[in-house]
Amino acid sequence: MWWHRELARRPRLRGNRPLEVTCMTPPPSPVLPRTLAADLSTYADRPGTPVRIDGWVHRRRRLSGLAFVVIRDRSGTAQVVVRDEATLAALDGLPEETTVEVTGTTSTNPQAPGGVEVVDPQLTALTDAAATPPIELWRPKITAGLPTMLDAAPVTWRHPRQQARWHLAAASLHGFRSTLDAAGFTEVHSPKIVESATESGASVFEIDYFGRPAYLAQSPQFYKQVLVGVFERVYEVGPVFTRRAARHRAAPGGVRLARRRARVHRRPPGRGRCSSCRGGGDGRQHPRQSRIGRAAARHRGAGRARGVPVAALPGALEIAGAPADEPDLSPAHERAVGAWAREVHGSDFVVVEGYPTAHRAFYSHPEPANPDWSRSFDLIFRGVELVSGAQRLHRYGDYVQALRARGLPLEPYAAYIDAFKSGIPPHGGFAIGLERWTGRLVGVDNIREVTLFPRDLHRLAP
RNA sequence: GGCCCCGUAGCGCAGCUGGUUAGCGCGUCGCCCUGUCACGGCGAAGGCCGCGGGUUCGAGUCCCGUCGGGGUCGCCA
Repeated sequence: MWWHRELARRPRLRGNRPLEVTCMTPPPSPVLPRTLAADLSTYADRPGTPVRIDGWVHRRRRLSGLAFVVIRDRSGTAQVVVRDEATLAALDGLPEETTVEVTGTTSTNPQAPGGVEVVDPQLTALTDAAATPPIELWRPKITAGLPTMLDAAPVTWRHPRQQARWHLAAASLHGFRSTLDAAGFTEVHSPKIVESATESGASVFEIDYFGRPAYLAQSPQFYKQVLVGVFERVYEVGPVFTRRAARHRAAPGGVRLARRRARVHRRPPGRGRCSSCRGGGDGRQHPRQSRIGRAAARHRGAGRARGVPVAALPGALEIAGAPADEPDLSPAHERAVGAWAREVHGSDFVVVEGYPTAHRAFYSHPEPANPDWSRSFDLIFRGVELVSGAQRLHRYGDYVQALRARGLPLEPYAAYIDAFKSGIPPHGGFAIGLERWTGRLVGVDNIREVTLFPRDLHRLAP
């Protein structure tokens, strides 16, 4: 039934195709124009109109002399009422999830969901009778466990709730793109196979590239930095490949939205009022030592933030009840800071900024007045780190110095840092994990529930 | 990498200090029900109790190993 139409197949390049835009759509019907299930209610004033609905048999409910067949398409569900003997018998050959074309007549009925249903239908199977799926899709909620859901992913995603989750992801992608496009950003795409793993050097996917070692890209960051030197403002939406050593936290792949822009030399925008400077308890000089922890009670009530509260790291640690010399927030501490933002500021988001330079990657830009601290931030959403970002070094000399300070050799990074000899403007940016965002937004227990086809240590299919 | 929990029918689970034929709900199949919408009623089929070893007269149950799943802490950007 579905046919595959490739658009923009133009570039006939030798070697691999850098980008391909494809789409899938059902063929046009020779008979009646198709009505989407969700649009059936618009026939409330036109009973008796012939209509055609295409979709899946969502659920059959057989009574003695009639049957209700719920048809599901991309828009929702519609009720079809079968009374005729022969069609009733034919329903036995149309189990749930079989694709069918239904032609019938609209009928208004207060007992029908949405007030309009299809009567006197003809049902034509467009595929063979579907096998019984392991997931009971007609239930309001999926009752299967995670492994079952993932094994049956092609069917699991048909569940209306699952579909809604991905629609949310797709809408987020759209919002990200349209916002940045409007701000003068250019969308780019970077190679996913790279020569060396400069980002962390640690957990990467090594692959065989025509007989020599190569790696799956952990991050498009280098290419974005270079392209800031071309477009000033760039962003990319694409997969990243990170390999976590931890047994159960492994989540290679996943979509990240990342942007980078020129001329970021201030701290990230935010409310900022909460990160007022003051001497902290750990004796270190932080450029904006926060008093949030101690003053949390006093901020209560006054802190109905319209924006997002911003906490400097020492203040955030204090809020979380963590030791003042921790270089980062642990997951438990992130939860505590998230709860604080919710309670005190009524915000699901909170920015934590100013991490110790020594504990961020070498390319992080230090505060010029206080190089022990970096111009970096995390955005915490409902207690989990959602966004990580920083201003990055943009001068060649700074890179050399940063690598030397860490005792790292220059040679492996040559290809990376050489680009900064050619006038890359000051810049910074951030990245956000799509699934982490939607997962947290809809409140799933496991991020894989919002990942279309997740990969983990043991899962390579479907 | 440490610690904790779980693998029993297509799906979700129960099965007590070891005991005779391994149960329940949903689904599936059959019969019945003229307005269901998580429809309802009656009946049936469906199991190498993840895998390997051990203890025992006897193991779904106890022990060891292994594979797989989940959680948590650590490591790591």
